Amino acid sequence: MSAPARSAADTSAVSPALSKSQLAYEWLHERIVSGTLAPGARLVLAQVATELEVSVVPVREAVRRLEAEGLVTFEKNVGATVAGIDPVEYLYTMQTLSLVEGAATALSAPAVGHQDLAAAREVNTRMRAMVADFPDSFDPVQFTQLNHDFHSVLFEHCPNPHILDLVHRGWNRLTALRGSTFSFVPERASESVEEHEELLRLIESGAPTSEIEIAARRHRSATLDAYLARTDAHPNFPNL
Amino acid sequence: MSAPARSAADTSAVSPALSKSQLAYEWLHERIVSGTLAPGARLVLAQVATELEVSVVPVREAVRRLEAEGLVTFEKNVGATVAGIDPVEYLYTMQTLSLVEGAATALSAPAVGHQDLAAAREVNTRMRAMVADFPDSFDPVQFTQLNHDFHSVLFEHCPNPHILDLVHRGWNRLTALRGSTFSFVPERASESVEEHEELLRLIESGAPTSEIEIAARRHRSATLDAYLARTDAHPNFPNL
DNA sequence: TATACGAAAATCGTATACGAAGCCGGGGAA
DNA sequence: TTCCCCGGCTTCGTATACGATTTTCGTATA
Repeated sequence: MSAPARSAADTSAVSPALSKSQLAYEWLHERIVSGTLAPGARLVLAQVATELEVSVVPVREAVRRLEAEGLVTFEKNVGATVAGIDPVEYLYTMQTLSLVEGAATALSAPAVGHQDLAAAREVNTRMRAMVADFPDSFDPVQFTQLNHDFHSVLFEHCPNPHILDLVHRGWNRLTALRGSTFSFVPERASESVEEHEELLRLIESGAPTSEIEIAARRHRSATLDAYLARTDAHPNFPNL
Repeated sequence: MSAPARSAADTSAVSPALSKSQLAYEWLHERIVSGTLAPGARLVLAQVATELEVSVVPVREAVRRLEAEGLVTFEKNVGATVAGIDPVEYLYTMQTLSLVEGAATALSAPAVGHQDLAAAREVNTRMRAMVADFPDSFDPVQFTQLNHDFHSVLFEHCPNPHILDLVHRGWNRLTALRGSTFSFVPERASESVEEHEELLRLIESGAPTSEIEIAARRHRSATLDAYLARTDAHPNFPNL
């Protein structure tokens, strides 16, 4: 348990702490979520292994982890590909996120302080500015990024790590298939900004947990509904 | 996709369909959930590999999957052990399950038919019988099993596979650390049976989704609260 | 007796190697 | 021309091997 002072410049002492499989996981994860690896891109184990200068075994392990998170699909004897945009999958993911994010936001609320609220307001102001000159300089990807920043502040204090992890997974999944909702339904952006204000008011005023949960859930459900209304892909999908 | 009639005794034709890693996963999963491998039991990769007559690589992969589900813990350069009963973990798991099971039950409700309800009632009757001669022939493990059967009927029709999967994981986790709640708080059993009746009434009468969700969630939350009240481990854990 | 040290054993992490299963393209027959 | 079959190529799945790390246990010393 001793903590021998690790010299600050000693990078070679840091890397062995990370297993190669972990390295491969983070490398791939970052590239998928950031969009460097587009949905549908083929992941050849040997290829990735060569690029990372490791063997295929750790890569394989990393890919399986990503598969468990829904970021890649892995078919036996065929190979792995970055998970694509399946409308039904999108729908399931949004609904699940609506559920867990609502809960995380509610559980997080008591721990959200003034600084957090201020930070969130600041972000929302930027979002409002983007909406203002819609559709000229409206960039769905950047808007989605801000949206993520905003909600992060509100759910990150969730004391239940399981729920928080589920929220992260949901966001990752949506971010990976970017051009998520605000690409499909840009009109939703302006409504979203207003609902953010409402959400902030609720949290600031110390509203009951249940109310915050409902508001946060509705906020996301509404986005999903807007998507469903536009695509009319699954007109009567049961929602919460 | 053709389904050539596989002769019942031809085991050699079945195994090639299952990858060894899948085999190892199922083997371990079954043993953990069924309690054959008790919490805290050490899982030595080479040992398991020998027993299953495969190499360590597939076993390793299986163990990592189980780790992702929370059924085993896997420490770098140390090894894997069957996940044990950490009170805090129990608490997190119960809360998460309360959330996802509530949603799954609500989403499932419209698809629950007369036969399902009858089956659930039958199970609950057996549970009531066990409670009747409490504490004489009351077996927490068996009661938990019936409890699982009961709820299965009510959430298995959930149309969202993500949520359903989360429910399964939660149950597996609780089942693995058996002697779950009803061992700690056996008094809760009788209340539970009554709440089951209430839940059945709601579903049968076609109550709104939101009501069913709240009822199902409360049902589990109440169990958690009873546990917390008895153990006073975390008196003011924020709950939903 | 208790503690500190060190070597041996156990176990993991990864590399390499090879067999197996799917995909692709050429050649022959209808 | 079109279809089908077969051979080679690609990629995965698993076995085996070996270095790295941790744990354990015996031994010496205060």
